[in-house]
Amino acid sequence: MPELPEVETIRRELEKEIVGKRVRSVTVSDGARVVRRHRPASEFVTKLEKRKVLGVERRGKYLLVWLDSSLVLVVHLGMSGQLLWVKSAKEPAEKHTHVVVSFGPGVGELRFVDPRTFGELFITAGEQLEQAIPELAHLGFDPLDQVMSWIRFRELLVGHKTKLKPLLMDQRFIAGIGNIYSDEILFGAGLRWDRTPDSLTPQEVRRLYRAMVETLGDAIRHRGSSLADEQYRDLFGEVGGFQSQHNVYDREGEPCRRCRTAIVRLKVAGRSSFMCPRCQV
DNA sequence: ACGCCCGCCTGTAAGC
DNA sequence: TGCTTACAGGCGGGCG
Repeated sequence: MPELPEVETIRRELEKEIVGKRVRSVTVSDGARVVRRHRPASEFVTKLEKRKVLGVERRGKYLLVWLDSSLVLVVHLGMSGQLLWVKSAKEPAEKHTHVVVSFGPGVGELRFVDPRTFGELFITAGEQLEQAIPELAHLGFDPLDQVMSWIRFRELLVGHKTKLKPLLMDQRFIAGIGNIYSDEILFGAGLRWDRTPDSLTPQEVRRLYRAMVETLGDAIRHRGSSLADEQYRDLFGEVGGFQSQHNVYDREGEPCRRCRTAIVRLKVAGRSSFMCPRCQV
């Protein structure tokens, strides 16, 4: 489900709600697959209870909730994970609510809901975050936090033989881009998914970099994309608005907004991809 | 190094 | 009205 724009939307909302607040109680339900790095699962509860929230950071698609005692709560939403904030514990729980972090009566609680359980939460020591968590250590640059010149971007591209779409989705190269936004970025840049970095002219590299920054920025301004199943919800359960701005994703057969040619759907590495056969060369 | 396939899960929609 | 299949915003591992 969530890529950088969705995770950043949640981060901004979460920051306003929980920074400065102290965790009162934590409950983890049933099989506890979403806290699989903690065995027993009660270890997760013990570490999180009584902690004060100091800040909320995003790295790629990961959320880092900084806590006192030099601890960090790491959240990854996977395909179907949601973080929901409710004011009262009396609010009926959604199906597949796996973790509830309560900040006390009258304050509110944070709920982690995830039907497919690909998402996860875990707590680790803040000091050796990189050593302990290779996934975070190996993340590539963040396209929004680490602004760079297109010349520098071109230097990073050099030597990669991977085609553009899988490269954009490679979290070790760039952090935060997934299946939706790679397609939207490539349309914005006017580039086919199977172009290689070495084949790009300087102008094309510049277009790719600009399309990446602008597409992700626009998506955040629209609070992310919710597809037909409306599985992506923000912290307050609201759907995003960027899906109506999509140029290609989930628009098979519809006319290209630029040239009216029908948008084509194809399979790339088992995933659906969308492109305009005329605008993308 | 790279590309492709699978498995991990549940829910929904389309196809027969 | 079934039942079966395909597919869904991610990621890691294994294989050729």
